[in-house]
Amino acid sequence: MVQAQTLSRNQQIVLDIIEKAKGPLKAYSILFNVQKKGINAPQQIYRALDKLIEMGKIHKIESKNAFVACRNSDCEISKATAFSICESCEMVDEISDVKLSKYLSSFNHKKGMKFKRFNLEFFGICKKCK
Amino acid sequence: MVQAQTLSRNQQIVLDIIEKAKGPLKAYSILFNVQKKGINAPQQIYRALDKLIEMGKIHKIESKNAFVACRNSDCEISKATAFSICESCEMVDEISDVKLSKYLSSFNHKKGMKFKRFNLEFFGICKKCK
DNA sequence: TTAAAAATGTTATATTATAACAAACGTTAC
DNA sequence: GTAACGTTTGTTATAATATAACATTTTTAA
Ligand SMILES: [Zn+2]
Ligand SMILES: [Zn+2]
Ligand SMILES: [Zn+2]
Ligand SMILES: [Zn+2]
Repeated sequence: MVQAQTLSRNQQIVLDIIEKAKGPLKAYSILFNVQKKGINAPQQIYRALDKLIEMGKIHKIESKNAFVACRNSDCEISKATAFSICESCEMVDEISDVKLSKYLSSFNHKKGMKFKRFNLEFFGICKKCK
Repeated sequence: MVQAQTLSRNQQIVLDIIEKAKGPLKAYSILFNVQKKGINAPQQIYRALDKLIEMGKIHKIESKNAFVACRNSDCEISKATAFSICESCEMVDEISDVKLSKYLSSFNHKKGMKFKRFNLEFFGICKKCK
């Protein structure tokens, strides 16, 4: 079941770290950062990550095995995600584009599959790195 | 440098297995399948996979850490990939839709990033599983 | 208040991927 | 031919990512 508002202690700790970060964070880097707070095992991180993803508070960047905070309040619980990723500095930016989102949400594959969710990752070189 | 036609021995072995498979294959499952052919180490698999991806012969399904053969002759060396993925049977189908591809290829994020590549993964339940 | 659900703590292990180095192979240039 | 170069291969070791399993505690709600 997906909670609406309340975060558990570990979930809040993990979310705080991800939200403060400037870029995507990896699970074990989160772990190292919270050992002072009494979290010692990967399981504790991965469980918090799973719940935070379910709640739409964070997203996983699949091509990087890393996690970012959701910046879109309207990002309906991770059903439709899009990111731009810089191949030079590793920066990740969540794309919030209504037209794009509508276009993809209404896209249905010919072979008869009705989609429930999508994830789109764009790659390039960001403005800073150019 | 990306080779045009010729595949090395290991590359051919790995490609054959992926092409014969009905669904996406994981690296270590490929490894177990080729040990009779004298390939013994993960490195040998991962090196072949890397080259095959560079050549556009296969694609990595990022959300599954698995690999599929490219079915589109026109899939310009993995610069623009889209897949439909069944969450029930794990089936993966490469989407070849010119309009979609054009739409996404011409999509540029507002913040000034010019994209070189994208990967899109749709999730749902396939016809068979419904 | 008690039963169920969710979250935690912990140890161990599975899975995915890369580092590092030496040897063999295949071109091409001379 | 053979030297020089880039690519592929073989191999051992290890790093990085993720889950299994089980006991306990906390929270929620009937
Ligand atoms: Zn979001
Ligand atoms: Zn950058
Ligand atoms: Zn393709
Ligand atoms: Zn299916």
